[in-house]
Amino acid sequence: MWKKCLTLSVGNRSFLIVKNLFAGTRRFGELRMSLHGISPKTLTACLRSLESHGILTREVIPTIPPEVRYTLTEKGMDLQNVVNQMKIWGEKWSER
Amino acid sequence: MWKKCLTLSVGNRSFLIVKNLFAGTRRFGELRMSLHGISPKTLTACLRSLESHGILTREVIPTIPPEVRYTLTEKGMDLQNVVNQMKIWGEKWSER
DNA sequence: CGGAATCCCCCATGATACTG
DNA sequence: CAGTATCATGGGGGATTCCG
Repeated sequence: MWKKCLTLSVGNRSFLIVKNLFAGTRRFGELRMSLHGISPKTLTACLRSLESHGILTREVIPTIPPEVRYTLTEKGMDLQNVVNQMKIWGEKWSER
Repeated sequence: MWKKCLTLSVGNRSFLIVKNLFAGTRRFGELRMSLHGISPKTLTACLRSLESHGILTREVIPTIPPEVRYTLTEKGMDLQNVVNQMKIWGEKWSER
């Protein structure tokens, strides 16, 4: 059921994370900045949830200091249609 | 900002309510049944929120017993594009 | 019938500090 | 840098009862 696509979110921040990843791979800290002060705990929870749903992949580069890259999967990239429609709707109806 | 379209929700049940209203006007009790046991308090909160965002209208018919009709506005109907994309995405990627 | 009122629980989220 | 650990909290949501 399509309803499942709603349950993927740990809050609706997940959409914001996905939106940020459309532009390409991002690191933990970069995402944290983009979400204006989300706590690391919450960000981790969101990312883990998205990963478990196959929306994105988590790649650990074992360097010092460590580097972790988050990248959308094909399934995640496919969410662009959904997000685009949200964007269109928002632009059309905001400020009316 | 398109981000506003995310804040309209009191939980993501709002999407389910909107989905139900695409088919036409619904009464309070009908919506309550469709959302499989949502508490009246929560349903009311969702509906009030959607109403305040101009997604739907609330029409009270002063009969006994009372009848209240919820109908999508043009703005609300426009959400079909968003929901359709969610549906498409969900059907494409569920069970994979 | 369509809520409003009340009580209560639980979890998502924040803030902060610490670690490999 | 990328988390984990811990503590605290607010409000989303349920269950129930009452009312016009």
